[in-house]
Amino acid sequence: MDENNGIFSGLEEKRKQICEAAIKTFQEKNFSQATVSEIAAKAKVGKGTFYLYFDNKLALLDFLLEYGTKKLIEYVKSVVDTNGDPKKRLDQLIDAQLDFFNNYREFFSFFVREMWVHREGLEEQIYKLKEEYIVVIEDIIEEGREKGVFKNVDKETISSGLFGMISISSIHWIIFFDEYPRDNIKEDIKKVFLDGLLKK
Amino acid sequence: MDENNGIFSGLEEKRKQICEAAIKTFQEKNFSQATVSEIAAKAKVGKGTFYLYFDNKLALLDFLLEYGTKKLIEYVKSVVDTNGDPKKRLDQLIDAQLDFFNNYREFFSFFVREMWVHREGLEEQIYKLKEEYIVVIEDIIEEGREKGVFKNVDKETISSGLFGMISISSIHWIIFFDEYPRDNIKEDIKKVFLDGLLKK
Amino acid sequence: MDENNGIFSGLEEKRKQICEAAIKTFQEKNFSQATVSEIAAKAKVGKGTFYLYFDNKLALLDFLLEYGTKKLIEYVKSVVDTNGDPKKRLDQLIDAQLDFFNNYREFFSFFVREMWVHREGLEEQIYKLKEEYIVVIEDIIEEGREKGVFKNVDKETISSGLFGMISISSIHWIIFFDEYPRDNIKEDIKKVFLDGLLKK
Amino acid sequence: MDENNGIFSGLEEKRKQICEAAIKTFQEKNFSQATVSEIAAKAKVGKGTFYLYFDNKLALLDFLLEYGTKKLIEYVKSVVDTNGDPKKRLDQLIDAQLDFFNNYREFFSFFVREMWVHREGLEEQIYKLKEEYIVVIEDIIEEGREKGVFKNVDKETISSGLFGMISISSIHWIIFFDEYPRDNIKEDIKKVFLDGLLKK
DNA sequence: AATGAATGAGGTTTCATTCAT
DNA sequence: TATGAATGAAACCTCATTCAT
Repeated sequence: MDENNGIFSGLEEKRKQICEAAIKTFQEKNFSQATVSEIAAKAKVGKGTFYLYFDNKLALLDFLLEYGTKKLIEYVKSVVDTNGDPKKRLDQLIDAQLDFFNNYREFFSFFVREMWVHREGLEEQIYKLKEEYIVVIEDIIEEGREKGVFKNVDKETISSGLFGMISISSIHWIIFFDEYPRDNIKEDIKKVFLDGLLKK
Repeated sequence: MDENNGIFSGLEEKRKQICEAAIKTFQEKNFSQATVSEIAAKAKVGKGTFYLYFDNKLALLDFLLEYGTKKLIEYVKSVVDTNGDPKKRLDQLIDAQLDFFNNYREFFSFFVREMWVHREGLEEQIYKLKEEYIVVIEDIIEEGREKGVFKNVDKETISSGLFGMISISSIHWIIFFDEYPRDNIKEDIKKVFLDGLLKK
Repeated sequence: MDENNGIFSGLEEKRKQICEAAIKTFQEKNFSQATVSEIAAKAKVGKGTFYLYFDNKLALLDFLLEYGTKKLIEYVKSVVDTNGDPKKRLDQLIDAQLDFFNNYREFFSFFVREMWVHREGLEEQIYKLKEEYIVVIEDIIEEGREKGVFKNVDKETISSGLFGMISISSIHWIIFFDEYPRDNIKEDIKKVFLDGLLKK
Repeated sequence: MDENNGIFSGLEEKRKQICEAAIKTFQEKNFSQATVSEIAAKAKVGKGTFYLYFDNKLALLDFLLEYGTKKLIEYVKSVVDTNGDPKKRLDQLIDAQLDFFNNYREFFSFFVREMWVHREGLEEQIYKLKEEYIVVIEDIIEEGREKGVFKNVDKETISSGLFGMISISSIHWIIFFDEYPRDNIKEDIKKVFLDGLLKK
């Protein structure tokens, strides 16, 4: 995983600057409290330039959430061994999600915080996350269950539960300790979740 | 648990109306998008009355989040058998949290969604949740670990992880299926989390 | 005709202030160049108050043009003797329109100037003027023609032509001479138009 | 009169494109609502090119109104027989103005609509129309009066009145019927106005 | 105690204009 | 000569908050 360049490195220069400035701004304020002026100033572009790259403020949020989902999925899929057995694949997925969060900590912090917030005219992001990412987890759970490796649990509950477990404990560390002991988190989550999921 | 009356039933009449109207409004809009006018109208009180009960709009949010944390703790503490062994207590806590969410679904949906959002001048709620509720989980985890019943895991990671697991899977059901199979969720979470946490 | 009170005297106090301030502003700038801030300031009300009384800036224009049309028609109808012969009625109508313009010179100046301007999302005013006022002229012309008093001319051409003749010559005097010799204008227009229209 | 080529055919290619695009744009929006971007796009030139040909947006309007006035005068003067008697000359002038309007209907529609609109820093066009065109009418009226052919009417009132009569009835036909029965309009206006102006 | 008309600070957004290419 | 990406001033409009009733 490319740890040195930001998550936005593939974008056009100005769009990248705006996205990075946005994430930086969202470190201190939430989306609603952040102003376009502030983001533009932090990005060192004119306010008008913001509107060349995004239709409006909400479109920025839409883009960021969709972009984050896409990047997360891309990364997780690139790491998870499609031929592996379910247990191994889930193990890899947990690693991948935690690594992703670790590499783009600021982005991810914004991502988890704003992902769940109700928003008129922007219902889509959370559906995308589910349809595109959580479904990846669901498929592994399902397969493991069918193969008799995993316990007989509901895939909806357990997949979203795993996502919540990883996300909230990660954000917990970042908020309360301003540090992120990724390897320890990995180990603990696997010890509890993965072990608990396996049929004995 | 009092399932028939709303979570705000202990409050003065007008304050209760305002809080209920607020939660109803937050069903469709997030906190920032909801206006004081709309909340007051839904509560069938004048806009001025709103300001008799709350210093300002942010104070309403502060109150709601703090109130929710307090109620959750109250309820969980009332249910969890202080003399029970850690496994039984954690079992009861999971039940309690899911029951609480079930009884005040609309409130809780708002609670989890807005809990994590960064807010200038209102940094406190998430700390309160941690200091007052997550610490309850941590204490049980810690005790179980010390007694050799639970695996040797970090209490920060696993407590916040459990909170995340319960919250996000609950919200997942509400968002995607508009239903809430509490008993199934309970069972699955215990099957995986509780079982996984136990030392074999 | 009530010459002492403004054309807006029937309206609620604040709405009246805003309309009067608007017309005053339109003395110097056209509608597009005038700002809501300026109008509100001139009306000695807050900018927000403007939006309590009008949905938006365009709604003010809509209201003013419709209001002007309504008042003009009201006045003209109150003056024109419904039982009179066509010649007398047209004579009275010319008087009435010129008197109306004289009494509300500032308003009318705005009215004629902005009436014809193309405007996205506000196609209606000119249609209203035609359907409600010009039709009054058309009816008189038609009747006179049928009775053999007036020449055989197209009512569309001649009615709108009379409206244009009165309006543009009135505006001409106001713009170029800053005075308004109503009685002379009356006399000349009747000498030419009314006399020309009569069958010899 | 050159009916096949547009009114702007004498201009440099790009300036012509811009002017034609502007008039086309003014078919749907007024001057203030039309944007330089839109005009440039319709003219198939870059926005920068617009500013090579016009100092700014207002200069375009200034140019168009002045150009229109000039063309109208040129045409009318070329048609009106300088040696003719006042009645014949006025007859020819009415023909000429209506022909001009007919040939450049889109342009003229814009011209009449925007001519009267108040504009900060652009008071001039209407003065030019008066000084250069309406004065032509005034001179004929004056001469006819002196020669005892026309009634004794004020030239200001009657000249601007004729201009208004022709313009507003023309625009009336275009707006309400989307057609333009020039010859009928001619006949009717002469029947009423010209006949009414003649001393009996 | 209760109200809602009034306010204006401050946000989003537009668009005429510039300038490096 | 021609362009259009970039700009930021300035406009419209919202909404939390006040205060006279």
